[in-house]
Amino acid sequence: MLTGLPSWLLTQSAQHAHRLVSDGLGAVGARGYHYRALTALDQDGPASQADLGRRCGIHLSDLVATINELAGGGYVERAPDPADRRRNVITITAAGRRHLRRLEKQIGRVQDELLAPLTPEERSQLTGLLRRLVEYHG
Amino acid sequence: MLTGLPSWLLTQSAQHAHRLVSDGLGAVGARGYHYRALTALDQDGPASQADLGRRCGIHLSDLVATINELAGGGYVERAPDPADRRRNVITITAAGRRHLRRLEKQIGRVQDELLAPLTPEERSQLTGLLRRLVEYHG
DNA sequence: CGGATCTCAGATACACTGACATAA
DNA sequence: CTTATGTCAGTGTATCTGAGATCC
Repeated sequence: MLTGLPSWLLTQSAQHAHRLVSDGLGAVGARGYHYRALTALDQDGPASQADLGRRCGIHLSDLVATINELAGGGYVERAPDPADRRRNVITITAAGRRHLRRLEKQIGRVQDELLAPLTPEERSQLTGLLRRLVEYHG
Repeated sequence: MLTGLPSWLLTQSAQHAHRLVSDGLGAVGARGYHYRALTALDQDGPASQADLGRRCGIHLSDLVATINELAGGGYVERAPDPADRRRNVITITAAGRRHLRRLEKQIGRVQDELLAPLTPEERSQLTGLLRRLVEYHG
């Protein structure tokens, strides 16, 4: 049965999750990459693009456009690294932090909507199992 | 923390699942749409394209190419429906069933690889929780 | 030189949208 | 006239590949 396959169930629920996240972030003019990059910058401080990409799992090539968009909104600053002229140092701005707070609110709402049918214990069960999967692979 | 979000964990593990499935099916020259369509045809019998699309969750427009590819390999037959001349009746062939067996073997291996870090009880826990999510949404 | 960094162009897979002709 | 069907063309997104230029 197709609908019993773990891989099918995973990709189906991930599709719903992705749609909810996309809609939630889209309502404030953002997308997943913005949230990921801003979160990484907020938590671990300024970084080169290559470093930032490693932190949040965004490809170097995709980070270029992401940083362009975030810099266009004034949410991050891209400055050349004086110590290594190959690098740009990306720093989150005050406006970027305010923006990130908005995104976090949206994301929080989305998690609730996503896990609506599950009890609190089931939710932590699920995240625990998924965490083990993610840690095992990659 | 980004890596604790259910939506992040879901999309991450789904990405691993998708990669494993893609590689497994790609090794025998197939892709996800092929497996889904063949499975639906094998289990529920011949169908029009619209009907088949509803069964396996593939859009009508994408089914056209999928059926073209499967018919090109001799795995399905596309014949006009005498009872309704708008329709094509899609039927899986003997070669299609043999092909499907190969795909199922690949998919089975993939499930094991995907769920490798989990015990049998944890695996059914996970599928149960995911099934509830999928049923709730959509 | 090898290796890292940034940028751009393109490819892929999946999902979706809109338009059209045909036929029920 | 309305609805369903199959086809085609195209959009959008997340991911990844490859090439090139620059610099360590």
